[in-house]
Amino acid sequence: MNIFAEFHARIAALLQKMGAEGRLPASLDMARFVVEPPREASLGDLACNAAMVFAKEVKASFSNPRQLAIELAAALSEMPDVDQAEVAGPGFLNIRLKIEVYADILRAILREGQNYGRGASGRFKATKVNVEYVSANPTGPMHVGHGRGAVFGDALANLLEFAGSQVTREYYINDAGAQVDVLARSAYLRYLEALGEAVTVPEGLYPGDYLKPVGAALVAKFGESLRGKAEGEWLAPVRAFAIEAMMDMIRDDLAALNITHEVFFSERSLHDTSNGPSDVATAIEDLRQKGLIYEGRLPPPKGQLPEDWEDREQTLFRSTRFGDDVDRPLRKSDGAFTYFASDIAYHSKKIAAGYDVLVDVWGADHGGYVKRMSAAVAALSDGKVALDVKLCQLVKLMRDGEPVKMSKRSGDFVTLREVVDEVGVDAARFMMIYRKNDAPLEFDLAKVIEQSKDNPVFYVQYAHARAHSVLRQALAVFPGLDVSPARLAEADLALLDDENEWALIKLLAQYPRVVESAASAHEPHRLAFYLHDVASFFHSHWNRGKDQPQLRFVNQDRRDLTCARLALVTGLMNVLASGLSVLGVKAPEEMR
RNA sequence: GGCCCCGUAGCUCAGCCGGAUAGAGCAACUGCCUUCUAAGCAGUAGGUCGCAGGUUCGAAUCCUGCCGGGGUCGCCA
Repeated sequence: MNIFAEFHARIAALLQKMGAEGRLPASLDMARFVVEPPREASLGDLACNAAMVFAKEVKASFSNPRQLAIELAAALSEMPDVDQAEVAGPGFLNIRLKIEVYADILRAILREGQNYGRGASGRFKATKVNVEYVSANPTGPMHVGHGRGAVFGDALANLLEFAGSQVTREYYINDAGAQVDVLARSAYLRYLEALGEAVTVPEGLYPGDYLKPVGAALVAKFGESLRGKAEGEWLAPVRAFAIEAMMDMIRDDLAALNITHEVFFSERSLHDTSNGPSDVATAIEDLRQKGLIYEGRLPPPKGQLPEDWEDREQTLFRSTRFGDDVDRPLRKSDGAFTYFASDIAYHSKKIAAGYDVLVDVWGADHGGYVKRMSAAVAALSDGKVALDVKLCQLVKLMRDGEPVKMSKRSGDFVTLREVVDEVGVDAARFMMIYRKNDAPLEFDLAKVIEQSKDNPVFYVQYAHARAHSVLRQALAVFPGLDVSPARLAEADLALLDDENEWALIKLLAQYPRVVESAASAHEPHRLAFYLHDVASFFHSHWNRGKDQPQLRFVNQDRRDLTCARLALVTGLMNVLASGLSVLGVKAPEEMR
């Protein structure tokens, strides 16, 4: 039950009725106006800007927006659940609901449990959506930056699913470029090492110790059979083996963050020609049919010219037709396809799979790539499929306010796994979502495990634990009390007599709207901030009980009032647990 | 130099496809609590929303141009 969406629909119906009566234009775009919580709670429960938004369209029938607002207010005032509807300022419509509406909402929360807030509501349109995230190169362990994209993508996928979309979580394995050959050579070196040879890792190969077990595993599988062979003979098998080993490691690291992808898509498979033309060739042919491929020259890049720049004619995709800055090459000078060509084929496969929306989560260093990819998706899908690229900024790893040194030299850097092992999944996940994706993130290893109100992870989890603690306490005072949600929903909520109790319920009533807006904006951090707000309000109300014992949730002299308050606490617990689960963070029953 | 992201209180950041007097936490200042409902509480102060224009009933939000920070700039992924 989304009260904001509900009233948006009612007001839209009123406007349509006026349209049918010829007093307004018949085709107003109802998506243009909003029903939202007013800035000041004292103004009411709902605020609507419809009259002002349609100021131009209503000029013929109304002398000013206020007049339309007044008429809407009059109609709304007639509705049984509306206490008061009035017009403020230039035409704001402020609506105050009868208190029973919120009692109903609380009962709905208790009844629906973890389904409260689930499903498409309001503006969010449920679609078939593909979220591609992580896609770290299979050449080594993931670092903290990968972790941010991983957590962001996973939380977004959860959020979209919760909001009603059909979601596929996907990982694109870059297993086709030169870097996996480097991986293979590096692993081969460790293979020789495992056979007893003394090796030093030359410049240009991956030096990390993590390849030593791979070397040993190669010995276990191939024995000495690869020793002394030409590279052409061992490269492919070693490469395949090493990539598989790296992917196993990456999957383990992701599992430690509670992240599981449904699809792992191999870039290499796009180049497979065993069943006719490769997917890359097919995708480019598709674009050629659309007249978007040509042979031509590009102007040299501005600024610092690459050393090996040569002016040559090449195969280009006309991405400028879709808003890109220059047309983009599809073949390297050696004739092989560029990475971009693979990516075109990859997205073409996703489009063919019938997704309405594609989300790519990338590191901020790939920002320059967004326009060409959007152009490609627009071209391939004839503008029917939307691509939203979410760029995640860097993570600055700190400890007690001091930056943690991360030298990439000698492969000695802080891995994602080390961080997760140190602070735990919950802290890692919550902190990485508790920031907009395109803002840099400071991640302080000491602060995220601190048990204080300054630590948002703890603060929100503790609110949930505290709610459970209240229930435990109630059971101690009233042994055998039935505190199941179903039973509490029957409590006499009219006994709730403190305005903050109702304010808390109103905050819980916003949950579906928060889900809707966070999902449609692809911004899971909004949910994290909302949960922090809810926790904050709850803690603050709980603390009032210190000075004013009559406000405490458990009142041993008044079983009926206690039950009403437990209904509130349980509803709150429900929303916190639901939101945390969407973010992939545990909702503990106690903090010990 | 082109393109992308960022610029909001001393610090770290929110501000929901334009909406009402721009918010929170930390730090600062002032009280309270010292034991109950376990990890303090309440309050005060603090902003030219980088700058300058523009769009309109109305701009932190949209547009243009600057300034500052970061990223990126045929064949790497």
